[in-house]
Amino acid sequence: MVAKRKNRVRRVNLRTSRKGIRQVLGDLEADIMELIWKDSPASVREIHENLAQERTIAYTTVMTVMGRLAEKGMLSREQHGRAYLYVPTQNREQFCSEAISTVMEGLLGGFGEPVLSHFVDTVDSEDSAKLDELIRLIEKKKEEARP
Amino acid sequence: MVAKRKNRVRRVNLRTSRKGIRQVLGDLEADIMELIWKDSPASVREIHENLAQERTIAYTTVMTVMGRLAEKGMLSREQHGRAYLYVPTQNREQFCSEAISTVMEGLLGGFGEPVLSHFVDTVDSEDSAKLDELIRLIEKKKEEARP
DNA sequence: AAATTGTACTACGCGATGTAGTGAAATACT
DNA sequence: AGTATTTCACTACATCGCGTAGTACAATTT
Repeated sequence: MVAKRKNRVRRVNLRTSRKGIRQVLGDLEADIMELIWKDSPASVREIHENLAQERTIAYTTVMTVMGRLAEKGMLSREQHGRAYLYVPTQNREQFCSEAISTVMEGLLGGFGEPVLSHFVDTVDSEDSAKLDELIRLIEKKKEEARP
Repeated sequence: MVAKRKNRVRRVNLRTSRKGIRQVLGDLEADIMELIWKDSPASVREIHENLAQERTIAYTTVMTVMGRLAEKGMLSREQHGRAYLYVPTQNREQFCSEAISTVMEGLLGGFGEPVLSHFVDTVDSEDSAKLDELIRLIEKKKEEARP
């Protein structure tokens, strides 16, 4: 017989972990993207002033993270006077759409039957009234595709 | 008195640059999950032997990671003789489905019109023939929901 | 010239993950 | 009984991403 082994409790929940774009970005990164999506060309100073209203944060911290976001391709920057002006390379919707597409294609391998089926399942369990709306959207698409 | 163990909250971001379940799991974790999904109850030894065919890896490395997967709730284990037998708590499809649902809800905020619309858009751009299949699936769901 | 502003570079902490060694306990072999 | 093997628990260290910020230095303002 084996000596006692403590039963470790576990629970990883993708669902409860993080919300929104924080699933893909870090907290500060997400804060910065939200701000810059609201007010497009922005300098480090502007973003920092915004963030500093809520909490204490160093100017250089904001600068570092914005630099990283630029490195990662989320922001592009242009010299403007002595400072840089940052612009998001994608708007919020594009960013989210792409993330979702990537995940769906990556996890389920293209938009085959499993994906569709899963999607319908999920919508159904949420609110069956949405099914009609979904059909309406599809019909609309079909109309558009067939002039 | 249960072994108190605070619920680990997954802090890792979705890595959209990676493929498949590697967007959510680490490389070794993913390898192990793939193997165990293929051959359900498995011991550390079995998994290790499998992995060792491809590359050099220590038995204890596999053990550690499998233990972590169990901690995180991806695997459950039962003592079998002197060793443990591990079983996935979700099959691959469930795991992927949940991940996708989480991302969609998180990124687009529930299954409102934006999500549905985005989904239809994406499917459309892939292959418009899928739209009919989608409608078929929805109709089927509606049938099932009608007692 | 001195102060301010902005950037680049460097660094540290922390958690997740990959990696593996050690020591103990159960089991098998001689 | 004595030794080897199997398996686990625990510990440790490296790396990476992200939050955090300090320092050095250049450009600009005062």
